[in-house]
Amino acid sequence: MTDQRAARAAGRTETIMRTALDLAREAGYAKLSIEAVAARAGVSKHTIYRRWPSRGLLFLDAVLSLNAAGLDHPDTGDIVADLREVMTRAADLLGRPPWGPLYRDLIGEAQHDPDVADALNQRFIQPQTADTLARLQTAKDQGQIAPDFDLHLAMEVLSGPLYFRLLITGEPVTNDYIDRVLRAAFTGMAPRPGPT
Amino acid sequence: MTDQRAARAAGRTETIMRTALDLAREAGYAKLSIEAVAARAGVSKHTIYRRWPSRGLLFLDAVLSLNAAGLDHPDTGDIVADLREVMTRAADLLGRPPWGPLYRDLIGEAQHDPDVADALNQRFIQPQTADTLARLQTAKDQGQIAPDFDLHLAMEVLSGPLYFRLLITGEPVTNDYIDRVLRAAFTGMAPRPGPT
DNA sequence: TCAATACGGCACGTGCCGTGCAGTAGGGTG
DNA sequence: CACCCTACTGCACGGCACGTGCCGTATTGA
Repeated sequence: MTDQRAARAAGRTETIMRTALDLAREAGYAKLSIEAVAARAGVSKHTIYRRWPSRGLLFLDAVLSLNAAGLDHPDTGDIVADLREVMTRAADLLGRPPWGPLYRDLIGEAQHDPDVADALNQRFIQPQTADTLARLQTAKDQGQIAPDFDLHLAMEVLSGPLYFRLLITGEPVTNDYIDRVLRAAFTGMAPRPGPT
Repeated sequence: MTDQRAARAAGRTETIMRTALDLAREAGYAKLSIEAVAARAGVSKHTIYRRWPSRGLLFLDAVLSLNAAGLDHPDTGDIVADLREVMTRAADLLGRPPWGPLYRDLIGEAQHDPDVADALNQRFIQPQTADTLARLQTAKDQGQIAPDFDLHLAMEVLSGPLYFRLLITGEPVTNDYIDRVLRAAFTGMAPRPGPT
C-alpha cells in the first residue's frame, strides 16, 4: 500500500498549513515567510515548495481550510431570515478576529497575484455565489422576489456593502448593519408613494 | 528665498512619484522596489526615504496624485442621472487600465498595512463619501429619496457592488451594470404589489 | 567667508528568496 | 532478505531588496 506514504504526506501538508495560519495570526501575513513556516513546522523548505508554488497559494489553502464547516444557506421559507442567517455567520467568521484579518490579507494578496485571485474565485467565491443564487431562485419561485430581478445582481447588492466595510472603510459588520442592508436591498431607497 | 530649495524638493518629489507610477504600470506593484524607483529616477535611496516611510505610502501618494481632476458630483436635479455620471467616471478611471490595476494594488496593500488603509480612508474615501452624502441629502430634501433612508447606507449600497466586482470577482464594471445597480438600489428587489 | 541643508555615491549587515546537491529514512518490490 | 525509490532533511549558494550609515559635494542663505 502506498497509503502509508500518502498519509504521511497529507499529515505534513496539514502541519504546514496550520503552522502558516499560526504565524500569520501572530505576526500578520506581511511577516509570513516560507523560511519561518519551514523552521517552525520542523520541515525543509523543499517540502513546502514541493506542495505550493508561492507563499500566496499556501496562504490561500491555509485560510480556506478554515471553511470546512461551510456557509450553506438554510431554507426556512423566509428568504430574508435565511439570508440574514448566512450573512451573520459569514460576518462572524470572516469579519472578526481571529480569521477576519487573515481573510482581508488573502483578498489583499489576490489584488496583485492573479493566481491567488483565480483560485479564490473558483474555490470560494463561486461556490458560495452558486449556493446563494440557488436559494434566491427558490425565493423568486415563491414570489418573495420580483420576477424580473436579476439574482446575480441581487447577490452583489447584498454582498457588496459587507465587503465594502471589510475592505475599504474598516467599519464593523454588525448584525444591525446586516438588517439594514437587507431592508435596503428589498425595499429600495426610492420614496414609496404607494398605499401600504 | 528658501523658495528655491522648496521648489527643487517639490520637483524631486514629483519625479519620484511619476517614476513609481511608471514602474508600477510596467511591471506591477509587486515588482515595485525603492531601489528600482531610485535608480530610474536618478535619485538616491535617502531622498526617497526622507519623504516616505514605506513603499506603500509612496505608492499611495503616487496613485492619489492621479485624482487631481477629482470626482465631484454634478447637480442637475436628477439624482439618478448624477449618480450614474459619477459612478461612470469613477469606473472609467479606477476600474480600467492603466489605473485600475494600480488602484486595486493600492487597496490590496491597505489590507495588510494599516498606515496605508488609514491614509487611503482619510485622503480619498472619506472626502469622496462626504461629497456623495451631500448630493444624496439634496436629493432627499427634494423628495427623490425616501425620508427615512439612511444616506450613509445608500452610499454603501451603491459603492459596494462596484468594489465587489473590482476586487472580488474581477468582472468588469460596465455602464449597463451601473444602470442596473442604480435601479436595484432605488426600487429594491421585493415584488411590487402596488398599482403603477 | 562660512555654516546649513539636501543630495549622490558607496557600502554594509540582514532577511528572505528559489534552487542545487549530498545524505538518509521509510515503505514497496523482486 | 536485499534492493530500489520516493520523499525528506540539512546545508549551501547567488541574488535581490531592505533600511541605515558615512563621506564628499553642491547649492543656499547668513
